[in-house]
Amino acid sequence: MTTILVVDDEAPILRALSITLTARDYTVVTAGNGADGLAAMARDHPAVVILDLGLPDMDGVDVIHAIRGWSAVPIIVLSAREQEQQKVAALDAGADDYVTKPFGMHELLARLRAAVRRSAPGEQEPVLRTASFVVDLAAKQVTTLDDQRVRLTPTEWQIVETLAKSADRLVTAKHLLHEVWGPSYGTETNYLRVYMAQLRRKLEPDPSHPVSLLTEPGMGYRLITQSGKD
Amino acid sequence: MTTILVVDDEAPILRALSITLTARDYTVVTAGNGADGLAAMARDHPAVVILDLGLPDMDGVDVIHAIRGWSAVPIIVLSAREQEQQKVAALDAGADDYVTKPFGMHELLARLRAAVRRSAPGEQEPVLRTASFVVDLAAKQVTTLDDQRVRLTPTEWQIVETLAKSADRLVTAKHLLHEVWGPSYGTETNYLRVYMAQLRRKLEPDPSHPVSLLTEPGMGYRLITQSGKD
DNA sequence: AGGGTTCTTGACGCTTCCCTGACGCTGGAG
DNA sequence: CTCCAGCGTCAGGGAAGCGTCAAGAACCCT
Repeated sequence: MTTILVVDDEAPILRALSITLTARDYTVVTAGNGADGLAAMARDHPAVVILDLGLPDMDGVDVIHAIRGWSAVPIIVLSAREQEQQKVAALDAGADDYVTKPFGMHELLARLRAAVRRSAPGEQEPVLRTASFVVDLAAKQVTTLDDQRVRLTPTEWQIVETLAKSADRLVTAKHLLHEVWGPSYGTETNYLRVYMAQLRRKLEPDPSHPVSLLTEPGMGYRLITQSGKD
Repeated sequence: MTTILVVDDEAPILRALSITLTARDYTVVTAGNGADGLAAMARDHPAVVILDLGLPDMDGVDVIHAIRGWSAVPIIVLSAREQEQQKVAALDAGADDYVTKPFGMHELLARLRAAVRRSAPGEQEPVLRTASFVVDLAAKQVTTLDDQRVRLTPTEWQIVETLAKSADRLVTAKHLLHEVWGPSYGTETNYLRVYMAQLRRKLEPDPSHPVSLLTEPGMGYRLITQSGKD
């Protein structure tokens, strides 16, 4: 979950941002002055800071300096002041971006996304872990637990992909045949039996006692994932 | 020396920026349209790109996409258009900042310093290492492990580039043909067979047993990088 | 216009993959 | 107990995909 720290002394803005950002699935932490902001900064570790320059207790530029003393978190400055000098001072103090009030909410969100994107370069791919192998849907690749690549034929991969897209849920034989062989297939369950056997031989430690590619008699098949823990 | 690439079609702005930036001890490279900009991008390796959206030959957002295909260089967008939608599109395409014309020179310089500061610590070039060769996407060249430059034909390079942009991920034959030969191609897999063989002859120690340019039978090809393991 | 490079195209074995039928096993119903 | 439907397993034939070679066409630089 991405945490955003918003430091502003104007309650309406704080509320508006809080609602909008929460609706976008960010976790929002707020502070009404510079001291509280720095405290929140240390307590939670936000991915981005949105900072108003016009704080009651301390100068915004000093807040930036304080944060930059020990953190490289992206800082987006929010300010009513239009003076160029102000922008230059904030940016040179270590801010990453500067938005002038009144601002468009969509623009702020876009700049926020840009900041988050920069700070998190290592994009996590959607990978599924089972008890005996790992499915990487983006790379179209299956590996064993010790990172050995497993060679799958096109049909084998399509079956794994279809099962993985409905991980832990039952996939009927008819749906599987539709996805892999086309809409005109639906009763050729013998195809599935052959390919499931091949997949188990390639992926399961003990193919005759599968733990990840299960058969649901009379219904279909199910891919069992491992949610994080052993 | 910090190199800045400025892409703009208005000569006065180009000249003003060039003078100001040179006076600040930056090395300045200029381009008058999108195609020249991308060429300069590959030739010199600018630390920051300043990009005008209103280019004569191609849409600015497409230029951003093209750069982001292989480089994480900071991009500051310059535009006369004030519309919020435009800003959001550019930022979401991968731009780092957005400045509206007319702009204050001091503000632009400050935003430039912020961009350089950000990119300075993680100074990673877009270079991919495989078990048998090295691909430098910025320099558009391939070297063997003992720094021998390898001569590639234009088509050969485009194939390597396309595979490298999706390093370790499967690239389907159709996608490869679309990228290299154009959207009207998609079934001419024999082209690929010929060129993959040539590339393997040039790049693989044992062309008949490739370890970096792998074939995924029935699906496509995959370029294997040397990440952390073995 | 010439020589060299690059791209395209066709043909040929070889490998791999997909389909198919036969057989054994299991568990539940009659 | 017998029967049977559904599932797992095995192996072989046909078809499709892949690697390789070579030669003609198109292109580029002097």
